[in-house]
Amino acid sequence: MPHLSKSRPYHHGDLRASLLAAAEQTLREKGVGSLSLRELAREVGVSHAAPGRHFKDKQALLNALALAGYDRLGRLLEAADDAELPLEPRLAALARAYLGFAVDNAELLELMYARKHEPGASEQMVAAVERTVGSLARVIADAQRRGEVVAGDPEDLNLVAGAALHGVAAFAAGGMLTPEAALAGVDTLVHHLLHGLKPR
Amino acid sequence: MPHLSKSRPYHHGDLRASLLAAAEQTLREKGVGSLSLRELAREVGVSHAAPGRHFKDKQALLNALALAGYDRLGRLLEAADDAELPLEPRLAALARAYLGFAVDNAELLELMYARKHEPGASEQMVAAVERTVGSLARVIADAQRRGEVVAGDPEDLNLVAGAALHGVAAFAAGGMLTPEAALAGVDTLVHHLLHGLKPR
DNA sequence: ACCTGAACACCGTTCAAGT
DNA sequence: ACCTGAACACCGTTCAAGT
Repeated sequence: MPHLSKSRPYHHGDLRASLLAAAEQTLREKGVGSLSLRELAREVGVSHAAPGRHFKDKQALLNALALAGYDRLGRLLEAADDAELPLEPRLAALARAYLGFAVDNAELLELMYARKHEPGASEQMVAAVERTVGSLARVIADAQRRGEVVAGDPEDLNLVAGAALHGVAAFAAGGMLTPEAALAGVDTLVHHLLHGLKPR
Repeated sequence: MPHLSKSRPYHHGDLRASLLAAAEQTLREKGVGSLSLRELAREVGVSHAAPGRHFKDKQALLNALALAGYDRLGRLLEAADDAELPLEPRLAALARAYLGFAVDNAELLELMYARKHEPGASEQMVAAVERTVGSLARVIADAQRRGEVVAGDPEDLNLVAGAALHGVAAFAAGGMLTPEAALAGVDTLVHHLLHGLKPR
């Protein structure tokens, strides 16, 4: 599918965005392993050296991809959060949103996660991660204020809830859980998380 | 550091094992990204084509690495499990063992996890994963039998506990949690998991 | 049975030169 | 300011040939 029918302009217009879009598609369809800058350049119809103008590195492109992912996930979680809801359904809604993202963007999530906060963690990235984590923290903090959650260091509570959520998302993204099983399990997961595994 | 001082024998002896050992060291020191078959061959002192005799693929080597990882983790968990203990300390011990492994083998764990059960999941791999998961399942099943854990589908309970454990391990391996913070948080994590986030 | 050497088709990255 | 083309130093994989 050559983009060359007429006379493709020398300047692409928005090469950076095109590269990111193509990269995300490849990521989704073929995985990180099959992501090559040269191939991307070919798909977008530019020389193999052109990407270098917009991303100093292959890693830089991956970071940009991860950053965009955190942005989307952050917005998604904020949209899914309804502060009016009681704790249990509120948390379940958040969990469902996160799980949905994990299922729909498994490869991207892996990438986002791998970019942890390595040496190259830009402020932007840190901010995007904070935003994502913030949604959960808000739910817990609100609930704690309302007495719906035990007293104690909020960090500890965030850790338990965050770990459980991240764990299922990872299972779902990794294919150890079918998407259906994951989504079906959300309610009981949240229930057990709130009520504990021990009998009351 | 040439291994060639005298006359290195034409046959290496145990090339497969040497390659795996070198690979694990590189993995630990420089990450998966810097793992190349050719470099491995150089380190071990054989031609770049030699690894091909023992691993049909680079992926095959990675799978072997992951398999060995699951084996070690499985044994580690079994060793850490003490059926005499009451539920809470028993689970905490398991969690500590898993976390320790995650901290000491962060890159390997990522690899193990990425090898999920993709198309190429050998029976060996599946068995190794089952073994790892089995330790947790046993704890939950025992506790349920003793009435220390709520009734209900054991799968659901395993999922919550497994997700929480995997979550912290992933946080620790990914560097979002310092090793100290992770280990320090184990007890309260297990406590919250068992007693629930809601007040009783 | 196990390993080598050469060959092939790819990479990422850099840099002068073009538009 | 943005892109190209050639060049460099790497890859993984294959396959005849050597031991």
